[in-house]
Amino acid sequence: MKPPGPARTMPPLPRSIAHLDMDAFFASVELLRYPQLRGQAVVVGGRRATAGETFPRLADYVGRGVITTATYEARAFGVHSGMGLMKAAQLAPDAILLSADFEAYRHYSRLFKAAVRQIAPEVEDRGIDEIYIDLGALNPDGSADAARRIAQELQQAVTEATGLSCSVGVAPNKLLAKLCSDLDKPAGITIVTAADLPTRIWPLPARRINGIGPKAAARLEQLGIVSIGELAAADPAWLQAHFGERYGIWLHRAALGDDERPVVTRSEPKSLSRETTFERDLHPRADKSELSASFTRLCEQLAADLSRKGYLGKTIGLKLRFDNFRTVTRDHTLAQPVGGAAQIRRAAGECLKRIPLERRIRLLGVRVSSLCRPDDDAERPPDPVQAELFT
DNA sequence: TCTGGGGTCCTAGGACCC
DNA sequence: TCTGGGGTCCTAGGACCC
Repeated sequence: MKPPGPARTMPPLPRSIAHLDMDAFFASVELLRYPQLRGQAVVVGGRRATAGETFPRLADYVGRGVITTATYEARAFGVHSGMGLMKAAQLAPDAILLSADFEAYRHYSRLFKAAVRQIAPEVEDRGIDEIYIDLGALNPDGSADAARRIAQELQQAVTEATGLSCSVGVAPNKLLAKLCSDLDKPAGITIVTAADLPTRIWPLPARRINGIGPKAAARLEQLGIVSIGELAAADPAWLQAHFGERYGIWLHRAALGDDERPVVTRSEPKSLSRETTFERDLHPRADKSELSASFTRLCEQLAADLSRKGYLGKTIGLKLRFDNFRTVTRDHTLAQPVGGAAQIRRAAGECLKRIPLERRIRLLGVRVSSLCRPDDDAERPPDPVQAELFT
């Protein structure tokens, strides 16, 4: 029996969680390199182009790329990330188009995260340009004044380290922190407490909640729910009937600003993958050699990724997207984990045999999951009893 | 002229075992 | 002959996020 202690009887302390989001990150890194473009509509996207004398205009782009990031000046034309570049060119033909340089973005990503960790070490990585930070130790009583001071300190540290601006939201949990880091962009600080929910959060569209995407938002709207407040007022059982047991209850709790997820400071990847969209749709037979070369290259890249990160994988997956945008996947689980390009290629080839190829192919991808570290138990001799049975 | 590339998580059905 | 239920692993697809 454990002795009864204060931890068992006291209510949990309110948490203080920050979400820090870099402002128009990729585009802002490009502006560090090309300060003469400051104030202009600039979009980042597409494949590496040949460097020319002048900056290419969006109107001159030909291809299948999408916008990765747009400056706020470009967004004023109605373009946004994820939009096809050809479509964006209609809205903002004179915008400058720069191809993405992930090497540079990763460099600035490391810089800003290191700067934050100097101040607050409990950091959860959420991709290249955003993080959650547990301010618990720095702000034990969750005071709004202290939160604002820490947020200012974080912003200043990030700017000193990178020359870039970021926006910060501070709230009692990750869901609300994420929501409010977006409320005053760029370079904003937004502090939200549970008491602010009705006035500051409930009027917002439900779509702003991280986890409500285009499909769920459209379905909610069909059902007469647009704002977060309307979602909070909905009957949980009714939501479950329309969205499923788990997602229905999650929707309701999210609208009430209820989120207990911890800040996760370390995690292991579950899968690694490589994929490519061809510049033109390839015919399974007529373009066989081109397809085959791409396939091999993807497997080699993936094997290199695995080796660099120190993983093997037991399940190999193949992904195809046809010219009509239909996507199919096939998985193949091996008896032993593998990491070599030829082994991956062989297993993915088995997957490919199970897909009827009746249309041109737009995209080809290879994935490795069920990851383990090579020294886990791969090299260990088989269990003697088992070995005896099979010899 | 639509729609990138890298991920995570969830669901649902079937196989197989106890 | 059929009936029961739980647990795990595998597979395929889809929503969502950065």
